[in-house]
Amino acid sequence: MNAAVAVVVTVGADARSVRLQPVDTAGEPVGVPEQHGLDGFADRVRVLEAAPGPRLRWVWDDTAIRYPLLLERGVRVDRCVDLRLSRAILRASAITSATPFALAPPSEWDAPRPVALDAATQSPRAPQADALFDLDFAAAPPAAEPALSAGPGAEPTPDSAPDWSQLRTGSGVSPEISGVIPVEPGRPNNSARTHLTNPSLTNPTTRTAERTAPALDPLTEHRAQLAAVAAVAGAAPHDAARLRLLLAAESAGALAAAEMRHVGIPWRADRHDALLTAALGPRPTRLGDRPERLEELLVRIRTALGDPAANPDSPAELVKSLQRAGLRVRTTRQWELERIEHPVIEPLLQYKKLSRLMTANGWAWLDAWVADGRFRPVYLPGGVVTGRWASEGGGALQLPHQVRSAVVADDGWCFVVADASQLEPRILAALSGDAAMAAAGRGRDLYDGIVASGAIDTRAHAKVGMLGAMYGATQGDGGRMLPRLARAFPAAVSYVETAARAGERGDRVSTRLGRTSPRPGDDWLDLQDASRADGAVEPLQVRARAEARSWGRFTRNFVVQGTAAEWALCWLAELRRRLWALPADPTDAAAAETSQVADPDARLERRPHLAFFLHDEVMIHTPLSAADAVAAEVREAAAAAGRILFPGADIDFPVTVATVDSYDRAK
DNA sequence: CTGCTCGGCGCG
DNA sequence: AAAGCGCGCCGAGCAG
Repeated sequence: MNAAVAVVVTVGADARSVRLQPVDTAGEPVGVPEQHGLDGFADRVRVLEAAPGPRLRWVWDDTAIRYPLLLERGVRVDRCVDLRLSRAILRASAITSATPFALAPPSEWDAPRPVALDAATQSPRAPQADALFDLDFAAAPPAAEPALSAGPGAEPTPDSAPDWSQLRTGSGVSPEISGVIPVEPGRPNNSARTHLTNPSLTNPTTRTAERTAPALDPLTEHRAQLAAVAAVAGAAPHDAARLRLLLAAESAGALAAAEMRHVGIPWRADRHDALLTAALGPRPTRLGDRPERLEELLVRIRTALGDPAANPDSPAELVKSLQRAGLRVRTTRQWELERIEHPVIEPLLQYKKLSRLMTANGWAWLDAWVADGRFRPVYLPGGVVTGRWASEGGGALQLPHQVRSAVVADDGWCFVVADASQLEPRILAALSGDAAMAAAGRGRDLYDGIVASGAIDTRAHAKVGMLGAMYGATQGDGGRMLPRLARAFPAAVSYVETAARAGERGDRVSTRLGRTSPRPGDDWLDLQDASRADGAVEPLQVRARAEARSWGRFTRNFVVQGTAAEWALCWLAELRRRLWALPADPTDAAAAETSQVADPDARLERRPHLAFFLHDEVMIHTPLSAADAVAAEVREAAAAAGRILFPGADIDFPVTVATVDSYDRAK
């Protein structure tokens, strides 16, 4: 019998009982299942995570729902399989598209994810002691093809595997547990927000299909997912390996997301309030009143327009007011207004700026989202089709620079903030194997390198040219640079051009690790068909052509943005593992040597931890004493991410690192 | 009143 | 300088 490498977690319908079933590399049960209550579950996970030998992988339906149960109890896990996220990838990927798993009709597993658990129940508990973790995410040295120790296929040595014969069997608990995963009590789902999940899950082809009866058994689902990857491993071992890496990285990201929500972003409400007051005036006491500064600006706007009813809060009304005053504007967009000479422009732009600050990140935001000195947004791993994260609530991924001075590290702590320099063009260089572009970026700013190559005259032109190539710009400076870039970097440019043409045909494209773009919608397909039919009128053909190009720009960008997201996930997963391996107190050499089981500071929030992640940027909240070590790990994790994703490709992925006490001081 | 789209703008 | 990707959120305004 194979050894247990993972444990499938099934939560009962009452959300209080948990069944743990050890499984082997094929997902087949080995050993006796256990029954636990939630506290017993957490205790058991703590013990098993601290055991010597390879870490187990916890297999559950949804990290965002299950992991908070552990974090609230002071338990961190090293690795998991997030079945919902993995399923979305496997069902959509071109690599597994011919498997029964991908061809089966949608099930309840494909339903929109329930809203994440409310964190209000998170309460500080006594520090728990005994955890020793060693995430072996992609720990193997790079090989000719992706190093893939991360997948569930990794074989532990039999003698190091956990001895499940020692496990207690659940006594006094019904052995029969419903396979139905309850929808957790979250906020009522009555918001205008309609897609909480990757749109590829809810695209027309699956949305309209009939759903089979619910069968939410994690054990069955896990086995099916492993089988889907195994089915392609024979004919396409490298593709299967990449997919395994993607699943491991996606799941590791889900762990990081839950942990970041758990610990929160340190937020000084007093500083935030002070900056709001400085910009807007004191907080109005009556709801709906404008603050002083906005009121003053409103008077100036109305005076300048000679229109006592002018309303800058309504774009439609404002355009009419401006036109009545003789200004030739079609919209009220900032860049259009900036070009006009008129006394109203200055106060109007200022009004819009301050109004934006107040409505998006003003006092109401502070009341709603900051509690106990922390901002805890909901991160949605895989929330963007390309694989980027989305967020829900508080606009976590759009924090304006204006308010970042309120993000202040705790006393005796600091932030290590790092971002990957020119990530997307470097990703494109690696994806396409463009040696000239790789050379341009080696050991220096990539855009400077492009200028040095003689292809483009200035750094600014190099930047908009590269962005234009990756976004599909046809006009302006971005579009004008394209021929020169194509001459100097033919492999890179033809790579994105090929992706664009695929999209224009309605074909799908894939990232490095196998995340595949959604099919175009039925409307798009119908339009293309109609434009090709006999007697199609020209306006229809023009529209179809425009839509085709638009979808081509999406697929063009998908391969780059999506692969960049994969790099970032690998960076994050590596970093998460490395941070946990740091000694709690780096000045204590003895502690570094001895096991963390005895570490009294085993809680995540008492050690250097990830606090924020933004596409190509991470923020770590760390004790001052560990800041240098953290900065080193950030750089090494970035280098490791490059090796994992592009083994043997000599591409630099430099990161800029800043150690600061508040977020506004980074960059 | 709710539910929805849109314009505008914040982030990468 | 202002078109070229991916998001979330806000208020206004409209339909029901």
